[in-house]
Amino acid sequence: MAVTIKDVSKDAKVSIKTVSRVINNEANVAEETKKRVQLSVNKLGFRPNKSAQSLRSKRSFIIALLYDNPNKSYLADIQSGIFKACKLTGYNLVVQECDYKSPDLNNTILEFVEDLKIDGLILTPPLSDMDDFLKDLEKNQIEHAVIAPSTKKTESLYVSSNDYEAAYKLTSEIIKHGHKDIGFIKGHPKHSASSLRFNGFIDAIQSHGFKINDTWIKQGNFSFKSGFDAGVEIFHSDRIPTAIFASNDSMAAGIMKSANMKGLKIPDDISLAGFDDSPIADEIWPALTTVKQPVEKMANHAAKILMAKFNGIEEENQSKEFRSELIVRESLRTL
Amino acid sequence: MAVTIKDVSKDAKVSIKTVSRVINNEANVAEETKKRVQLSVNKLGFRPNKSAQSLRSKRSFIIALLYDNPNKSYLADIQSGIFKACKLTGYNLVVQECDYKSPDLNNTILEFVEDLKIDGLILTPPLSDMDDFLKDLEKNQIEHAVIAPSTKKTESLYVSSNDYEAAYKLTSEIIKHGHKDIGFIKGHPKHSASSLRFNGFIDAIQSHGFKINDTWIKQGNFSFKSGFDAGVEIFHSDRIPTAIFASNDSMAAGIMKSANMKGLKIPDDISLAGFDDSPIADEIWPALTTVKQPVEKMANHAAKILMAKFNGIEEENQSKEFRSELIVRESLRTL
DNA sequence: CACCCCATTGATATCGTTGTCAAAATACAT
DNA sequence: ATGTATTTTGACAACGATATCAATGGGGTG
Repeated sequence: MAVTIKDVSKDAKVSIKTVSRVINNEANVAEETKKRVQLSVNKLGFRPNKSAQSLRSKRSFIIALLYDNPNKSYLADIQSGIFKACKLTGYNLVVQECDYKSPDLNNTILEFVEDLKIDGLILTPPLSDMDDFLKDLEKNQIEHAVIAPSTKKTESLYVSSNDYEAAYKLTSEIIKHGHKDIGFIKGHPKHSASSLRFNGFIDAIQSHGFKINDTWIKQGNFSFKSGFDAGVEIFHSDRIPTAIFASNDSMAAGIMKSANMKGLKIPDDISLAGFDDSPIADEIWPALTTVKQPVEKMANHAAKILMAKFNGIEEENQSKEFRSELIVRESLRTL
Repeated sequence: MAVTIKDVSKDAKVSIKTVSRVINNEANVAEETKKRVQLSVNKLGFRPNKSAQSLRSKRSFIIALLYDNPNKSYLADIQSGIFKACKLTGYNLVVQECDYKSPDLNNTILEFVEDLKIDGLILTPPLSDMDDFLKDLEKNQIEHAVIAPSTKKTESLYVSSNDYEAAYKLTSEIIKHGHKDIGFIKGHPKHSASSLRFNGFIDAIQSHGFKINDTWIKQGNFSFKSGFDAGVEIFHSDRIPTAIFASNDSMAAGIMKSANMKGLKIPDDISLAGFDDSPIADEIWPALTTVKQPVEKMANHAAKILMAKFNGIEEENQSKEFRSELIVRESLRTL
């Protein structure tokens, strides 16, 4: 059978409670005793039984990632960032796909957390913005961190990126390349990033004293097809912009296809920019000018501050806004 | 406090053992008693404490997905398939990123399984082909299912796809379009799918009585860049093929870029095919002819047979080979 | 009617930790 | 030296399930 705390206590000639104190790093254990116990622990290769710990102490050393139908590469990045943080602290990661529209989402998750004694949750958009859900977590004292919420939360830990600022900067970059007639494809209306990106675009245009041409502003939903459709419409009009800024890379790829089919060359006839630096951005030709968010780092940080919090390590400025990086590639040319 | 088995036993006026029998669906409980207990369970909203169950019975109702640095969209599909199977059975899913080159992979995973009392593992490539690791699992009686192993395992549950056959069929399709001069970009040498796809290609070519031109066969590693480099080399030679079959879509995209830069038009000047039907295949222009594997379904099945196995439901033909689907898109033209 | 069998049920031990609380040991103050 | 405060330690209960094994009871058999 596996080594138990009892075996260690016998070997170190102390009570099991003292062993427990040592492995939990509790105060008030004589230095010498501590050493002796640690020696026995190592010698016997003792690893505490998690089920027993969990049963007694009601913590599991497990955190959970909640997500709803995200972009695939986004999910992978998020998950990887969280996992790496878990690895460092010895936590484990369970994943939970959920449906943010489900009426019993709250109950499902509450039961899930209660059943597994989940120590904390990490939420991705659009769950990050479901305020009643967050309130429910708060009420039930479930520790959590949210990734990329649209508004800074005062109650929850969060990490965010500067979508507005990044969109502003990218737009300015396009303008710097000599463009004045710039189209924009909006993202999914329910996704908080959409409006941030749009506002950044608008403000950049206006602060440079240019006018918005509404026929070049199209509503998309982050899908390739919605980008394609928007492109078809735009390229069908009498006058077309010299550049188009799509709220994400998939839609930019859609635009690119519609341009190609119309015989318009990118970037010679029209410049293009996306957002996210998803894998496609660099694998399409010409490669997309875009904005790269440090998604993995953000998730890593979210996991870290979450675990720090319920381990009683309160730091200042835990919640944090990450800076995105402008990536200028071939799809943008100077007029 | 939460409802415990004791509360139920009081309410139903039976012993806790009988309640345990009912919730575990054990035999030899009088029908009437069973009903009474179930009524109480529902009335009180009893959910067994998993930690206690796990401590006593050494099972956790958790399965784990092991992966090492996979393609992002592949991971997302796999995970989704597994998750859906878990949802149905009430199991939970923990994920574990690992390094297949690590010397203490085996120990790390064994401890992980032991600590969390993981009921079963699902392995993705390249872990699916680490035979000593699989043997170790076998030896320690750790239930597991492998996804896409290169050789059928007799010991392990597995699900696979017909990479060889699919490559054969895709190649035949290219030939049917009138191509005789066909290049091929091999995948990562350590990945078992690579050789299967290559063999399918070779055999199809030869069974049609064509010859292999070695200067058109390039070694890649599944990355975009390796495809690009291969394309540059091929297009640099005196005579270029009329079609190229890349072992995955990323490499095909790389080829496409190199073709574009060389002024070669796809599919007018050269036809192109990929493999995997990854998101990019349909978002690039022209869209890629490719092979779609039912990745999510495969993973779903793997999880199902795994859980069936350790729940004592032995079915015939649990392990299964899935059929891939040929997707013909614009990148392939008839000569 | 006595006997045995088998399905059903329950009392209690048990899993391996942490929590409670009091005892023992030590340090400190007078 | 004595009393008091503080640190260190351990005995035992508790967490909430399942496992063991014996008790119970109804039905069938001779």
